[in-house]
Amino acid sequence: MPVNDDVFAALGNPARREVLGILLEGPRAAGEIAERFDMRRPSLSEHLRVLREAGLVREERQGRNRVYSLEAAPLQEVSDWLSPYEHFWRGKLANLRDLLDEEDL
Amino acid sequence: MPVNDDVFAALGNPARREVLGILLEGPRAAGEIAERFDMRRPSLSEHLRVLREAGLVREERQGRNRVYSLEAAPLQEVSDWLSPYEHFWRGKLANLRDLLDEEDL
DNA sequence: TTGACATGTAGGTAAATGCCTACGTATGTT
DNA sequence: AACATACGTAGGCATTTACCTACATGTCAA
Repeated sequence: MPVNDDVFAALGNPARREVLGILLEGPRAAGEIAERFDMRRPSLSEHLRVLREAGLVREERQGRNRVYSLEAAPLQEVSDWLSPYEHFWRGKLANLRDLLDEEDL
Repeated sequence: MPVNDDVFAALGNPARREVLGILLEGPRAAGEIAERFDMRRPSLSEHLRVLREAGLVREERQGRNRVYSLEAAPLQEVSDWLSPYEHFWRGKLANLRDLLDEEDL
């Protein structure tokens, strides 16, 4: 399973994560998204491009608007990548881990 | 709950994700980790610093070695951040790509 | 068709990133 | 003490990032 680097890289930026959060409410035109940011529109446009190339958003042209919508499938990769670590924070495994650590040496 | 930007930023780099994967096997000395990479040791040391500052690894000095171990708790933040998106790739809100993916299974 | 609107692209810049080669600092060994 | 080992830090450098100000392109409206 090659983890898609573009997805993780896209999520590395807080503005881009916020865009995804906005799209959770539903599809939004580029301008509507940009309104919510303290940033010029071309900068937002660039973030949208990164998200698009990571496959995290879809662009649909509607008249002179470009409506973006969430494409959550690549996030499943992130979830999958995360799963082996889940045991490490669930339950009391943090303590158990210390024991395993010593056994390992 | 504010999402910790450092954690997402740390995960944005493939080498750092691989370090976490190595630490899944158990604690490892800095040198042992570095052996697995096609990269000079100081570069790895820098990645370890980023992971440490994100709270994703813990450093313990043992003699002249520095043993790193996984600190998975911050990854729960990532998992929590991910959860609102989960039903987008599982539930009725799934898009066409999701449906195609499920057919593949 | 002319003009306003929505949005991407071009190109510039400062800062961050990721790598490198020295070098410094502990710690262990002889 | 003298040397080797393990590893971080300093500083340099090329590339990428993230922002900006124009500008180009396409669409709707008068």
